[in-house]
Amino acid sequence: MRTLKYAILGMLSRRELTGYDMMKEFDRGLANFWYASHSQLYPELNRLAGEGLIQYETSIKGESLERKVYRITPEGMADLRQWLEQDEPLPPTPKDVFRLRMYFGDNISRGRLLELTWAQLERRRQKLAFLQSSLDQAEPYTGRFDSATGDRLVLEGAVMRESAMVQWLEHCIETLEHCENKG
Amino acid sequence: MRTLKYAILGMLSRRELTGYDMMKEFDRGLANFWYASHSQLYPELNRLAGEGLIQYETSIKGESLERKVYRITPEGMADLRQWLEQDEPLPPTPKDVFRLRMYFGDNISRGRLLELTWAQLERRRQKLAFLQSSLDQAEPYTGRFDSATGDRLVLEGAVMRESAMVQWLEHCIETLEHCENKG
DNA sequence: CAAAAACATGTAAATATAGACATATAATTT
DNA sequence: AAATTATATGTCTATATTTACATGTTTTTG
Repeated sequence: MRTLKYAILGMLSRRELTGYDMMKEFDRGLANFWYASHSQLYPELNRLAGEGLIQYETSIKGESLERKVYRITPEGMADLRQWLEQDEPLPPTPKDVFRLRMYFGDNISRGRLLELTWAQLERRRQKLAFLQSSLDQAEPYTGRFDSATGDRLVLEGAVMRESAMVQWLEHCIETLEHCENKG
Repeated sequence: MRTLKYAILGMLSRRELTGYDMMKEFDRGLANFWYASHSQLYPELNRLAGEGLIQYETSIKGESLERKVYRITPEGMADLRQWLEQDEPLPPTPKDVFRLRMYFGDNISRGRLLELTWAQLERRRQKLAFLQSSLDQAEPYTGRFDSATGDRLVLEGAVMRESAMVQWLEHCIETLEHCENKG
């Protein structure tokens, strides 16, 4: 389905970026819904340039460090808009390794499963705190419909998703603590 | 990381199954956290059998329809338990195509984005209703720690996850409806 | 000023996943 | 009785993704 293509076109619809910049975006703006490694990104950038959806100009930083600054072409914008307008059925349920462990958790001791769940909860709480503080520092809604609207909606969605995860883990601990030691 | 391996070992820790049975499990018990196509499953079953973690006996259904009934070996159980006990760092954030569309949504009209969000919300509400009714019909907790505990915890987690998604989509609609038509 | 971290871009190999191709029997429905 | 759906197991090809390999410059920190 080439979703990475649209993640790239989307980023470039906002501003010019190098591949390296895009990698940073995967850790920042896009971190709550997409990611790719640089070994996947660079070939895709070359492909999109070959398709005429993006263009680049090489710029020199310092003495000799070459970097390619990409921008989206009109064809790229048209392709992006066309894709954004598509209505699609629900995707498959996201895979979740911890839920897999919980589902088959009665194969290990209840005590060990509780330990694993507490450890997971601690990490999720930290992530939630980070997301919440990002949201607290984010621009409030202006009443305009622009890229900041998407920024904030996705961040709010990440907080809600992570809150649900924390609540579920708390519920798991509560439930497991009320079980007999082995069935 | 071979997670499919552990999904298979987990299923076989509960009962004997054919490959075809496992495919049905991907639509039922495991649907809320894992999935694989049969073209991925059958080679993995052969590999696990070759590794001695599972065994099968061929049984004939009707006149001549051959099926392989798999069961887990003691080595397989040991491997599964060892894996289940592992504590792991948080996985990368799950990818989400609809959030990608929302993030870059200001490239299309606010009206179209609202339509897409309503369509998504309708499907998510249906899925939530299905999950909720599954939970209503599921076995209640017995106080024992057994496979039904995992069944129920994962189902409750799915309801919580899907509720959060519905609430987020409702929030997106609310927010988008209060925006000016274009920024 | 030396070391470390950040900047910058690639390729190669292995694994994971999806979708198409391929075949055959058994049970159910019309 | 014929058609359809469910049972049952595989392979092949393409795509997606991860991890390792590979290299060099610039900036910041100690």
